Amino acid sequence: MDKKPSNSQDVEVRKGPWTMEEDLILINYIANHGEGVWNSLARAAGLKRTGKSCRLRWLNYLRPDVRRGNITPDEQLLIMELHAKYGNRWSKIAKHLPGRTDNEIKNYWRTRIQKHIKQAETLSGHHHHHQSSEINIHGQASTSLTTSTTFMSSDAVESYSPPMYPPPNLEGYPATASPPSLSNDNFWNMEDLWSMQLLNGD
DNA sequence: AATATCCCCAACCGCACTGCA
DNA sequence: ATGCAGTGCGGTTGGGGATAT
Repeated sequence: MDKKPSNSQDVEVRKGPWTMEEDLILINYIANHGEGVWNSLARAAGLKRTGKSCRLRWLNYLRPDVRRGNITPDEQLLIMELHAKYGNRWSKIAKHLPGRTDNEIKNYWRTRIQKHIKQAETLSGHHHHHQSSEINIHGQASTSLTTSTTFMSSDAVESYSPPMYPPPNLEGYPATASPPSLSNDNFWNMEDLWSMQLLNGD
């Protein structure tokens, strides 16, 4: 059925979660060479990843000025206001929130805000005309989100944990960095990775 | 205690756009 | 002019932890 490509140039592109080692390789390469031209960068760095994957990983996670975790109430309010104005223009919204990425804002909106909006709708408005969270994505979104704004700013900041900014951007690895056969013990430890980063001058 | 369900979010996909040869 | 490679964006998903039964 599947003729295996038997291509001498096997590309074997990796997918799925990034490992610590891959992260360090990418960080180190960009530290030495800068970003850009992601496809060739991926090749030059020796990563079995697509350029897109490298770019995404860098922009959303590894970049030094990226902020992750606990959205502050101010940020939440800003997100709601901007979303009311722009709709699902996540990257546009993200430009107003330093350190936040479009992906994180998008996730935040869908998991925390949209859920509450829908919930509130069904609770109060069994027959409401469904303005819902669907914004008309044409230009200004008129007045669709006023209800949600007032709704949220009151007390819906339910389980808000105080902001904990991780000083370095190296943390939060999934612990099992997803080798298919999970052999936790023969994986890299931090010291190996740090020395590896330092050794890799170029 | 075991299992089903929910929920989150990192990373994927397809498509649109841009610039270049 | 047109095809192509690179990039950016938004929607979507799947794996796994958290929570419920």
